[in-house]
Amino acid sequence: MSKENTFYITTPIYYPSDKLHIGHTYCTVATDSFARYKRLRGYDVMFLTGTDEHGQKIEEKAKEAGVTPQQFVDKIVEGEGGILDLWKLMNISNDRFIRTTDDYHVKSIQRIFRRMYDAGDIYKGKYSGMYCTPCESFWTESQLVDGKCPDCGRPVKYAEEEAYFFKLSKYAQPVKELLLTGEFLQPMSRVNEMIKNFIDPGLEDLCVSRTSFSWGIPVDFDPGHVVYVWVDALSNYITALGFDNDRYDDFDHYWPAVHIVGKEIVRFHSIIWPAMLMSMGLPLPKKVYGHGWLLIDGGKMSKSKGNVADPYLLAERYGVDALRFFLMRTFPFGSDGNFSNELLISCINADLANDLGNLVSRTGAMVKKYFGGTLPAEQEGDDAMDGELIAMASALHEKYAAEMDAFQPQNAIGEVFKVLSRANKYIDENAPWLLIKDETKKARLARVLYNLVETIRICAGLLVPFMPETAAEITRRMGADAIVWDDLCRFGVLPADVTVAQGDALFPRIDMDKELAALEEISAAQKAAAGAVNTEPVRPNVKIDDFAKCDLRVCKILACEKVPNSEKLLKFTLDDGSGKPRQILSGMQPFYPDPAVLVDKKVVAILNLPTRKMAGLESNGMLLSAEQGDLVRLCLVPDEIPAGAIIS
RNA sequence: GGCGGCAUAGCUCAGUUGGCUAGAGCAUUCGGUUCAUACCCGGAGUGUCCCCGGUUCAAAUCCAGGUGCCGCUACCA
Repeated sequence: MSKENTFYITTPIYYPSDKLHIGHTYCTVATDSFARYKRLRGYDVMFLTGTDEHGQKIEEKAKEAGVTPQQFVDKIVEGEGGILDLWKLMNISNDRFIRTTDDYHVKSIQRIFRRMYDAGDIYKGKYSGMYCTPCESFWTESQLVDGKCPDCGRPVKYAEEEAYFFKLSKYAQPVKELLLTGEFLQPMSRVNEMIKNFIDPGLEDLCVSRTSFSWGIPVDFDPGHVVYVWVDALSNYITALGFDNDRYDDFDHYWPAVHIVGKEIVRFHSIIWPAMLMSMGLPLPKKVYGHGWLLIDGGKMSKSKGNVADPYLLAERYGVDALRFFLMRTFPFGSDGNFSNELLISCINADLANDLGNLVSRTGAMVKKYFGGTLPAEQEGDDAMDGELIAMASALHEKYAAEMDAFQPQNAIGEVFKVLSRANKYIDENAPWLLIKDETKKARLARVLYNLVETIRICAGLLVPFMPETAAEITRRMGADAIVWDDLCRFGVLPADVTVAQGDALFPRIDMDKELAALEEISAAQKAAAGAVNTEPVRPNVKIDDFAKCDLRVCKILACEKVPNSEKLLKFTLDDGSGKPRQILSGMQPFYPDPAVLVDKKVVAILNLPTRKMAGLESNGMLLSAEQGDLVRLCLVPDEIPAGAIIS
């Protein structure tokens, strides 16, 4: 097949540190829909998704769980209810699935790293930053204030730490030009964001190795250094095609790709990734599309809010196709959208049950009732009555394709529903229930029904990228045997004496109030269960001596106020029993909007931690708090215990 | 705090390069219909286009300032 006819599309590779939520599902379903659309158009499609399994966070999580990092990610990726299961459930049609722990990927990364090294774009250097010892922080020249630490204002000194760097700065100009083409990164609003935020302030060379943890791909010529996770992760898009490895061999065939990514990682895909490719002398991606997020209650998704936004639950309750359709129909692809149960149910009822499902149902019922299921071949057209419907159905594929090619699935679906809506109106205009009463109008009635069947066939076929199963079922009921693009471009493909099948309601109507109440109940039950059962396994034993090293004491809060210029920190002035006030900073601001209520309360603090600078202020210790999801509270001590009491 | 994005009907959102009385769907309400999943069709209503200035014959749209929300980022040991 010729290169012009290939289409390579990717999702991000997901980070398996937690279960995936509806947001990940959204991205993958969208990519799947584009892949299915391109296949429908006859393209030779390669659709890749996968998992990004290295990094410090996973190393830590695995340690907490008392398993190896590999065991930890294996469970989340391949285990029951894991990522592979989710994509299977959601009917995702990916051609490949890459895991960055796959052997071939690991080897490729080492070669890729060496390539850039050999090209002179990766060099061994040092964190040649200015170091503030009390703050334990490196600062760049531009971050310094009057040559001093921007945090504490104290002098900094030159310090260094060995690391590998990628010459990102070298590619600042070409990357900027790439962004300014307007084609590479979409939607356009992201372009300005990237340039203003990252390129114009000056791109600095990127530190691409780490020595502080080991769960990653070692730099083969310098063990001890681990390849920066983003170099590792971004490269998946080419290693999965066999670049620098023997596992696959279709890099030349499929590359370059269209990358569908969330807006939070646009920066990596539109700046760092092109620069890496430039360094390797490889063609750049065709496009990076940064989609928006699904928000809940106007805010970012989080575990405590998101129980009911669990894709497993929603797919099971409403059906995979309904959920897929809802995601693609409701939210404008480039910007954020507000997810809610109400919106989901309303979409299923209005679009799927009332408009589409009911249209299929009433059409099938009429063909059955009036003609026993098979239309007679003698039919009578009526240009005045039929013209508009036929014109709309015939032209639909063009409008639809334009929207899909512009990555606007919600508009493509909108076009389909305009036609479905027109079909419902068409029934009303022609009133088949009146035609049947007149023997001389049988041929006319047959044509009316035929026009409906044809319209439904076309609409259903165009919905196949979003609802693969349902679209196929409707197509079957309408007497067509396959969904073929060319047939979707033409009205009148089916034989006049088509046989139409009936079936169960495709999308039963949902009682909104009852359903919302039911979801509420499930949500409450899940929260209760989550509260009762902590799923985190108990960590490996420590010695009693280890615990005894911690100096924990009761402290009375003398004063508590917000730290200026900080979104999270509260400054606590404490009586630790010593007679001298102790200052501790803690990120409690989001959980205690009114710090005054904490005054006079008694809390637990660990005192023998090294002094740490935060937001320019000293913090001498740490306050103990309990957290469950988004709920965080300080550990309070009964009032009769005096300040200074030892916790043991 | 730094940078960026967003703000339009009760809800979810369209509004291209500034240009007719600002739109769609849902929800609400009135009417019609009976083939159909209490469905479908038609009509109706609602807006300080976040606030305040400015540019212009003309601003939802452009500019300055403000407010609110969101994200990235810097400190939640």
